[in-house]
Amino acid sequence: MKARRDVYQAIADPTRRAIINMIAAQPHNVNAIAANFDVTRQAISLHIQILADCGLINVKQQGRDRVCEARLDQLGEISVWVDQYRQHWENKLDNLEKYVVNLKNERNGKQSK
Amino acid sequence: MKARRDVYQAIADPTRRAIINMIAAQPHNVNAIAANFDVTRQAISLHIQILADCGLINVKQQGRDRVCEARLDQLGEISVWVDQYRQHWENKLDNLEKYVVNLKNERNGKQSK
DNA sequence: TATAAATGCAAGCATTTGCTTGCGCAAGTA
DNA sequence: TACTTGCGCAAGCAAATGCTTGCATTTATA
Repeated sequence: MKARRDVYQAIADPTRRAIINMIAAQPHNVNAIAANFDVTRQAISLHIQILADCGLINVKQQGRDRVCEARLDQLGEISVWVDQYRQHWENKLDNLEKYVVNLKNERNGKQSK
Repeated sequence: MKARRDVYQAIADPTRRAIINMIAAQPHNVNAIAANFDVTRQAISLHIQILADCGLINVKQQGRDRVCEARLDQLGEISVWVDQYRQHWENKLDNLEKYVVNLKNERNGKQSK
């Protein structure tokens, strides 16, 4: 039943993207998240389960709370997939390698080395 | 009924991603695309319609053929969305880079240069 | 002009999805 | 020890999805 959904499907739902957006800024427990939507806690709970299933969020028990925090490295898969078509909407594409390297250097420049 | 699906949903389906991949390399008509999948032409036709609906592909009539070509600038939306969370997985950028380099080599190896 | 090729349209159908309500249970709190 | 809070589990349901088969239509071709 729980056909392990992939990341593409996980982010296909706007509510789930909103959840990601919420906890990416800061971890929240299930109820706190649900409070921000019009649907039931149960509905949100299910979304959270789906997101957790494909590794986009991390849920840890803290007393009676289940705190959800973003763990979005799975998005890298999407990023790579999309980027391979970058040439279709940007001339800049050409090689992705440069793109990634630049990105990495940028990041490193901000922190170490 | 056919609530215009957004790009996120469009790429959520693996078959549709495969179609994109196919015509991104080169335009094809509907039958040619369908020939590459196990499902019926009708099923593929529907996928194509969905992709066309959200602007990911362009279909033009050529005689009795309907030639589909990729027009992926809509992917930019996804790219931007994903990129805003890049910090969540950037520490794995090295792996990503490796992945991309592989991807590139694979492609180049098969074609030119 | 028949015949084949390339498609779209429509009806039917099994699943999957997204939600809801109802209930139970464990962890804090009065 | 009662009561409240945070949540999951499960059943039920309507709508959306992904496919299929059958039929009609337009454009090439022999």
